[in-house]
Amino acid sequence: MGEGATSRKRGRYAATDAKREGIVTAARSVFEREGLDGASLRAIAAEAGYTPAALYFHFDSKEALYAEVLGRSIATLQEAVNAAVASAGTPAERFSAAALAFFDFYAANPRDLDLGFYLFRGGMRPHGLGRERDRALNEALEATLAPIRGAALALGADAAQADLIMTDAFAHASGVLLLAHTRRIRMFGASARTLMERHVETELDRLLRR
Amino acid sequence: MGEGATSRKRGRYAATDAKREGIVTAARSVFEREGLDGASLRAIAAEAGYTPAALYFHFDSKEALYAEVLGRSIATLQEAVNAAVASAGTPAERFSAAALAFFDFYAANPRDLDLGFYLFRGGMRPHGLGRERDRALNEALEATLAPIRGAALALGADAAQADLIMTDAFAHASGVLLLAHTRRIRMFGASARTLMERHVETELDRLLRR
DNA sequence: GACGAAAATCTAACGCCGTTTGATTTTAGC
DNA sequence: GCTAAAATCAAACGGCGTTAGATTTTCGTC
Repeated sequence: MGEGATSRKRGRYAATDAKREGIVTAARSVFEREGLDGASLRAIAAEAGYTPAALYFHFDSKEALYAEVLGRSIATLQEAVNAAVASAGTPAERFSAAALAFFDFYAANPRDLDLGFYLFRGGMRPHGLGRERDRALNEALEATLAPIRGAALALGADAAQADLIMTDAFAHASGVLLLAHTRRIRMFGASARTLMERHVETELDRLLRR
Repeated sequence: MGEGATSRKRGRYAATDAKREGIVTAARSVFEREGLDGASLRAIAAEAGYTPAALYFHFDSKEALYAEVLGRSIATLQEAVNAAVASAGTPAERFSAAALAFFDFYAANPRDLDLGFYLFRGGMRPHGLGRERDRALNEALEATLAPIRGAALALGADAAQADLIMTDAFAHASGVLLLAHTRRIRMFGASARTLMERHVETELDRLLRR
């Protein structure tokens, strides 16, 4: 009962501290430098100037810390998407801008892609991240994709179609990014962005042709 | 230099044994029962009636053992795809059958999907699975997808277009499966297979309209 | 300004993991 | 039946996420 907003465990009413932020930043650094595998709790603690155990005062688990980093990542992504949409004119341009900005962000930041795949996948068992944190990440993601749906609506799609189009763009970008990131896609002789552009154009064609 | 075909490490010229097969089967069982996380080397060894160390006589690493399991998985997938294609008539039907069989296999066997994502992703560092094993898996995958390309060619696509279409189907299926498997896709209110069917129909439309 | 409780951190360990070393058993050719 | 190779085992190593309990730091109150 009563799921708290942030961390409290031993500390009875620890607020969102500057120290928390320091740890998240350290985690982000180690993660960017060493990748997911190298970003052990011990390495993160060392980077932040702590002992591993100290981190558990501020976070419930390694997953929870990662979730915090992923939250920041999605926020940055959302800014990038919104910026791209803001500088686009027509609904068709907004659609294309949003979808490609989403794609380009992860193409340019493979570490964020790793983290997203890892955490959205379920990460480490069994501690998981609670339902509330899970939902928060889902909502952040949906907010990020919202401009795609919005552009589809502006192009005449109904609500269900717009949902479908948004979901499909998300799925397609995920698949292409996954393949490209895995370096499996070179095998078939097409660039990742070409595939994404093709998807966007196809959806636009369909929408513009009524 | 000289990369051998199968395992030899301490055993100087160990051939492909029935014991190897037993271990692979045990790994497959544990993996199906417990999932990727539960399939520790110790658990697999216990299932096979061995001590953990004994497995290293037959396989270079846990990765190598997993690669063997994945190889079997891809072979089964390929059979499913080929069977679906064989019972299809027109090129358009073959295209649809191949792509949907690929999708359906992983939708029905999420453990195989886990394994594929895990291993094709890079799995555990740093031992990796050598280049030759990597290439073998890539080729098996390409052979599995070949009917999709074949149908596209039969529908009038040139080689480059057929490659692109095959790659895109692969990427799209991967993304949709990933999302569905992650249970992220319900959020947007569309079924996974609907998305896959939509992709297939779109590609067919494009091909049939010249 | 000292005291005492709460917050924050540390030391040490637990149980798991993949893997390696070196001894030991099994197997099979002679 | 001997012996060398193949196959397996027992034990340990270093790393992981995590936890328990002792210890230090912080800070409001007297």
